[in-house]
Amino acid sequence: MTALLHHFSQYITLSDDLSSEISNRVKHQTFKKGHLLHDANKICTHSYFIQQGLLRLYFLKDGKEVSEYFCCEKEWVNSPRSFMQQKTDIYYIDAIEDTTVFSLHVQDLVFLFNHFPEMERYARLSMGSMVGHFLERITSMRFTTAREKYTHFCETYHDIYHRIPLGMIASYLGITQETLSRIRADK
Amino acid sequence: MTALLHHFSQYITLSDDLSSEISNRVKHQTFKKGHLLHDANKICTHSYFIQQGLLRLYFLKDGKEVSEYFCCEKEWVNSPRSFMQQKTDIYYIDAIEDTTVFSLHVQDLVFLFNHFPEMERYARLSMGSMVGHFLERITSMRFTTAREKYTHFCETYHDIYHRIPLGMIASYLGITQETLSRIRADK
DNA sequence: ATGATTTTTTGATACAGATCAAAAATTATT
DNA sequence: AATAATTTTTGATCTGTATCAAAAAATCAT
Repeated sequence: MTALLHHFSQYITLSDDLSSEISNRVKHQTFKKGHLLHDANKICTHSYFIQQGLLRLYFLKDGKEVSEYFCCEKEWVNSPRSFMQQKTDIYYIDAIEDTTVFSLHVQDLVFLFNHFPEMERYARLSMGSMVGHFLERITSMRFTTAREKYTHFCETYHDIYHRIPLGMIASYLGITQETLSRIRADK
Repeated sequence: MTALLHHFSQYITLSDDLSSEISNRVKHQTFKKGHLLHDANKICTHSYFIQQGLLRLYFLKDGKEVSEYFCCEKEWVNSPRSFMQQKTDIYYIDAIEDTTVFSLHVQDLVFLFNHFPEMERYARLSMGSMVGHFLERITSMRFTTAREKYTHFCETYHDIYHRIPLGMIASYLGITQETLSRIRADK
């Protein structure tokens, strides 16, 4: 719980009232490696704050899994458009490792937004950094070789890239497993 | 002005007070085609809401311009990370057409955030749709041919793609001008 | 532990799109 | 309107990465 409240406090000052409302609404859960936390055919009703572990957002293209991104400790995960707009979307979420999370139901989040304006600010600020990450990613995807993409990936995900299977990284980068394997091989 | 207030009202209910505070703080400006609205060497202090025209966010890679995205009527433009975090970033903003905007200074926006919680909500919601767009773009950039990228671009930017020079579209898509020219040529 | 899956590596070949070069067309400037 | 500058098109060639195939290695399940 400490980790979660500390996360909020990096963006806003947490009143005791808000702290306890968050604590009371959040649920501690553990998922085993390989577990499907969210299915593309459903509407995403929960957001997960990772305490320990590694989760993945992915979708299917031509029957094959394409990893959209990876989330580790101290980050929120959900199916963004599905969670925000309460409609279905293409993304699945699964666990790359055994993972423990604090999960928050969308209705509880709506309650927090409606009663604590600072939560709106928190969401604005944290979404801002999300936008920043996406921008950097889009930039690094164009006019770069497969090797440059991989190098950039390892820099950006320095502390987790070795925890993710090669095939998942390849699809994240938009290259084939074979190519990534060859890149890793030489030098 | 109507267009701007109407834009806000799609996300939040505008009180008369907030409406007039926005109106008083916004400045109407016109820029000629080719004008540089923001320079990468400076900190972005203004956000521009386009009334009429077309603006572009771009950066330089190996001395060549790479278009990051295009913004047209009823959209806000700024250098995202520079504006949000008040630091320098790689992006320039210029005008593809003669363009009229309502410009808002970052300090005025901060004022609005501090005095009107609903503005925080507006920002959260509009950033949410931004995230959605970026996600779709990242998805459509991987494992797609140059032709598929262009087709997707024309669908997404249906009403403006014919107003943007070929070379700018090519760099936006991460393909060369020559390739895009050939794609347009056949069929 | 042992066999079965799954993942990663290695090899051979093919092709989409890059690069280099230059002509044609369009747009801007005097 | 004429000239200059820029943008787009066309052509020829080259290359990085995909694809197809199969072996090797790692991981999982009984």
